[in-house]
Amino acid sequence: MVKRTGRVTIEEVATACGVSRQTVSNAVNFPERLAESTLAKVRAAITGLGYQPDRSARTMVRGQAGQIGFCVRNGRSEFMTSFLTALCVALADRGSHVLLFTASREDELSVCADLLAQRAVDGFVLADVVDDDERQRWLHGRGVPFASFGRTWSGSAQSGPWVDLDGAGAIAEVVLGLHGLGHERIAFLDWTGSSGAAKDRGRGCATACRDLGLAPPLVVEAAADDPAAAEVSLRRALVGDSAPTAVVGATDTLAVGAARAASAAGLRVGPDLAVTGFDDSALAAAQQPALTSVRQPLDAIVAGLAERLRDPTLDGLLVAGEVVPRESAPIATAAERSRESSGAAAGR
Amino acid sequence: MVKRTGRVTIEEVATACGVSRQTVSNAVNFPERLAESTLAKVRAAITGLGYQPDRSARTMVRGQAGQIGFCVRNGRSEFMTSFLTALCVALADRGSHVLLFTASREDELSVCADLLAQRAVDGFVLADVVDDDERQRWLHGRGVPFASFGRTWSGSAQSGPWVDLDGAGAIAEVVLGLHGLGHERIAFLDWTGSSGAAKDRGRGCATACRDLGLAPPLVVEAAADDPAAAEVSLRRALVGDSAPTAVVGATDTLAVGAARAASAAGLRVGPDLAVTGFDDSALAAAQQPALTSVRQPLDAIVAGLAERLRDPTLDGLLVAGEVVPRESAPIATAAERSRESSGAAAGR
DNA sequence: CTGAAAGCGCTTACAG
DNA sequence: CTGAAAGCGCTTACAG
Repeated sequence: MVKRTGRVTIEEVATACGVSRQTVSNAVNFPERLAESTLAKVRAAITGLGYQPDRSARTMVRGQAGQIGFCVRNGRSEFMTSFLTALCVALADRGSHVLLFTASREDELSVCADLLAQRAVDGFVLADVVDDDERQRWLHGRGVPFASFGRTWSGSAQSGPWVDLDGAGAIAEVVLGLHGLGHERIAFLDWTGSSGAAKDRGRGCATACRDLGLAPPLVVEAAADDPAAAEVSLRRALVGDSAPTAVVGATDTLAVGAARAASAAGLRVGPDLAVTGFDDSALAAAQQPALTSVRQPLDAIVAGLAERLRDPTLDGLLVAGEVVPRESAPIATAAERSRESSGAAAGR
Repeated sequence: MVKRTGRVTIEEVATACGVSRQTVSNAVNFPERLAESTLAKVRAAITGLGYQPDRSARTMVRGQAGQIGFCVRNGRSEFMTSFLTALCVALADRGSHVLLFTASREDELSVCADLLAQRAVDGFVLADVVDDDERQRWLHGRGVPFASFGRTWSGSAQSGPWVDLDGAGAIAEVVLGLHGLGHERIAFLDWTGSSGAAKDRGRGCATACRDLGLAPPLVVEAAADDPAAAEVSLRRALVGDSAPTAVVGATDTLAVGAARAASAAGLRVGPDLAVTGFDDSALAAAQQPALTSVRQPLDAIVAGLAERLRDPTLDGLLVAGEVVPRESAPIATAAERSRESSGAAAGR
């Protein structure tokens, strides 16, 4: 006769406060349907017993798992932890949780299909989007809710809603800041085989230089996204009268290499050669001098993703990056510049 | 009359191959109960229709969610991504998934309780264990399955099963390696307010020095776990005839500071002053010269956690760290040492 | 070895 | 505003 489990069911709540289970259900899901006195009575019983609806029972009848799948993959991205944390928060607002799974790039889609077949998730957040992404096509074709973090490049059409950082825009901000510091000869440091996102940053650099009336950036390409490779490639570019005075790295890793090349050439990073990176990694912050970088505004990104999971008809969202000025290039942020210019205007 | 959803139910499979739903259920859960011919027939229908049991329906009737909760929290630990990936793999073996959630340290327990009340998870993997951890006590008291990654220190009793890295053992390995390189004056670099885990590493250093007949390590304490703080504190320790020739850092961050102090003192990191860190972070690898560090063997850790989730009576598990030798202290690994000594034995 | 019955805990129409 | 009925998809005893 003793209950085997400590779980409190809707039935028990109903008995406890002398109403039917349906009324308890209404108290939870449609409180406005109940008379105030009834509602108060039921709610007292609910909190008193610590009742919470069983998720699986709800899922069964509603056909919604209240869970969004996300695939993690090895790799030392410190960014991912913060991203996942932010994603949990953004989804919690709509009562959803993150179901984590892992799979190789090739197997990911079939794991997604399994999760869907088992009704373990309602949809997915996709990261590491590639050109002509088969996950996007597959999910889109079946009407499965999903939102991608990242764009596809090279003109291939993108299925479904997406959110991405405006890399070009952020780098344009950086270049603007460098120009404000007096820099006129700017190099963009990329690497062979870099992603579409890195190329986008390069375009932002070129555009900004043009808009500011500067010469086009000197594009230096390292053999790999690696400090050593970047150092080697940049060293050659640092000699001569027309050598750049500022190096915009496509990644923090490349920027570290740039800083080393500067030191090797007897240049002080910051005063003699400005260096900036991208991603605001711990690496950038721990460098000496610390590297100016660009941070992804996670909250805006995950909020956009959560929104698009709800409404797949929403357009792609480009989120502005946050420039984080440090000693390697103490540029003024957009906020500081506008403050100064308004101050100047007030002084007139 | 058209089905609203693409889901395939057990009923449809049963109809398709002319058996009852119970037989299909048996084919999935107790194949040995079926005649071979029946089994083959049902299986063909299952794969043909792409049937997979609905997880929520299973959860309802079995009372098991097949999900383990894990709380992520902001912080730039690059380690976490790999840990989560490995955890997914380890739990997948027993058909479980990782349900991710986030909460502040104070709220975490109440979120755990909610998840349990909703039967969204069967148990938890706990990280960031603190002394006298209330999560452990609470879960243990209710008989909820959980496994902790990390030990409690300062003598407070630990509830439930745990897995942890043997930090003392790993540092002892490091010291042994340094001794093999000829180092006799060793410093241990810690920081004020460091965790029990860091102190454990310090104990490992002291023990190893004693066992090798060396003088006790010089313990240097930085004001924070920060390269700048470490550099300041160590700089003073680097002067004089009896200055250490090797610095064992309690963390990679501290080791970075040690390397800077060495450079500032005109010492070459590696040849003049050996430096080692802990965690094998990207920071350590990207340093120049690259820093010797200790890696946590994730697969062994998560396997131990998964095992303990199943069987809470298992003892705590101490996992050996993996020493990763790099230029900052090119020590021999345990494997290399045993190879050499056996080679020497063979040559006798 | 196979099948009809009961029930897991909830919600969604539908009567009163 | 409230309650009795049906059903979500599955599995677990229990007969045949």
